[in-house]
Amino acid sequence: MRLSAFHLATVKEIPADAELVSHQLMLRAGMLRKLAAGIYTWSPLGLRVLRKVENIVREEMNRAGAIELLMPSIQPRELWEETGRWQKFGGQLLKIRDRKDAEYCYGPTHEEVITDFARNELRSYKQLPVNFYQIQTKFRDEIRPRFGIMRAREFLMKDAYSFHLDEESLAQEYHNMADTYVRIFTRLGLQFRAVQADSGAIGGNASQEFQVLADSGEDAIAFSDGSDYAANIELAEALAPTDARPTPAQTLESIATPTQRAIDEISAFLNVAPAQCVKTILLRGKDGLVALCLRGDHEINEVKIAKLPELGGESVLADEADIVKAIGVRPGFIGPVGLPDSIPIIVDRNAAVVADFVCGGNRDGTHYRGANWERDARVDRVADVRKIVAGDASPDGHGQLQIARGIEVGHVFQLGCSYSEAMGASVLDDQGKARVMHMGCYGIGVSRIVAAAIEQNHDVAGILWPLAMAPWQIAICPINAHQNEAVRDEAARLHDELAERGIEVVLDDRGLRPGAMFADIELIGIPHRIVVSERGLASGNYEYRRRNESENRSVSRDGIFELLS
RNA sequence: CGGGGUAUAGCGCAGUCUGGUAGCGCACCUGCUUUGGGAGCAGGGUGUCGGGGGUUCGAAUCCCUCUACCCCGACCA
Repeated sequence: MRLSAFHLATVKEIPADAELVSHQLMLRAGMLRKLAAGIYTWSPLGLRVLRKVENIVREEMNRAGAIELLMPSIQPRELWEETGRWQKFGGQLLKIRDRKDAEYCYGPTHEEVITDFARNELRSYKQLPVNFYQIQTKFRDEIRPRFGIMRAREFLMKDAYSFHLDEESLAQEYHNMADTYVRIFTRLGLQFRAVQADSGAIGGNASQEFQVLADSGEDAIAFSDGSDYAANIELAEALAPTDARPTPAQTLESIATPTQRAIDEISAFLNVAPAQCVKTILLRGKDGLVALCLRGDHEINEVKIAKLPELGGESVLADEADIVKAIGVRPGFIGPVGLPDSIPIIVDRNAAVVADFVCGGNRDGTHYRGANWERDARVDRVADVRKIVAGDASPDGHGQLQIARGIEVGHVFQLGCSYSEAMGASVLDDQGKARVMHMGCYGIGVSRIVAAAIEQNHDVAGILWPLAMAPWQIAICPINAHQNEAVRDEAARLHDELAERGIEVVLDDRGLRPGAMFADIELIGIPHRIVVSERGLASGNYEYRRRNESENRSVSRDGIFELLS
């Protein structure tokens, strides 16, 4: 490719409304152009990268035995009524009407369409298992699209759906897909983790997210430094401490704390570590108030408390008026000692093994010191209700948990029978009996991967593409070609020779001055660069530089091919 | 949906308070010079000042209204 015949449109200034580095660099490199909120045009340069990702995903899906098809992006309302999702999916579902006033949606996902396809196509257990996939544009009307293509409304997704006679077969394909995802993200040159995920409202059994590690990621993940355990931070279990609770050594003592309410204020005022304090939080459950007691240095985990029977799925912080009405104390002075019996007290596993702790005095302006469970305060239930923190023991018993941020780029999921049952997708088994198929679904955010890769690989000059994603492998930069025929000819000759060998090479024949040319090539992240100059021709070698290096090397012609192979 | 903000040339912005000829930098076009890390000089404006309404002799500027976009939050198979 000659750059003079390509549409390269780089920008020097950082666009005002781009916050993330990946978004800024994609705009500066001219890979993306925004058309509307969360809706983008992929420029020729951007598309080259997107296709790289797409092709690797396709190759590995094919290798794994999945079969590609293509479903429509516009889907009729009737199909979504069958699963109840026309209503349930919520505002993310973009609904449209045709000229006859018939209703459709722009597909945010394709469970309905593929299940319809499967119930019409699949008749016999002999056709199972089967895994269909497509790489196609999705639309989800996000409440707040942001970060460019990272969280766009329209995006490119690989979605696969597998069909099985039984759970064992589904589990097998699920693992096959998880292995395939590991191969895909490894080939793409990304640092990632497979993470246990919430199976969500839809039910189903197993679910794993694939997260690209990046500080700017929107998800927090916990992973072990001693094993391959990793989980969404909301899901990571805080193990029960192995140590028994010490026997009480202090007597219960009420202390005036006129203005000290928050744990750090109390801890500083009484010179007691936050871990030696117990904080009490009142929540409004379905049958009234519920008290949660945590160690002062721990935080509530919303996902975990939503599963407590006492709360019945509701977990709203009680407001101050309710609290004052129920126990006559303002938040900041609540404690487990002497709470009315009508309020269940749920104690976090870690808080439950603290003795002689400081807690609220259940009277405005007072706290207790030397409080102890059982002796002074009731324990109705011990449960895991806190967010894990770095340094906690890994739930699998190996190593300690660390916390990192990640960008979700893939998700594998055992759906079970919810869709096939709702839509009547069954096959005949070897007894001639109809059996509802088991389903799995497996998604990859193809366009998001491009942004995630930049988030993970960039420097001050621009993008540092992993080799597998680079728009070209090597750039040839002639210096002063317009007034030196030998340089011009040699650059063209080298370009043609590399191209003939199937190497993705780009010749910058735009006639720019060297500084501008180098800046562009670095911004768009070409991994290898060859400079062809009068100086170099005289020495018989090329000047070569790898994108992430700052010094030139002198390389012979044969040396180039070795570097690229 | 709640809170905050922005909208002026392709991009980044000033001008708005205090109404009076539409500006700056980059990009772009022409010419000359220049060519190893984003060149210099000279010339060129490509604009519905987001839309609509109002006040005024006169509105980018003041008032009303609508829209779009951005940020924070709630939401998220």
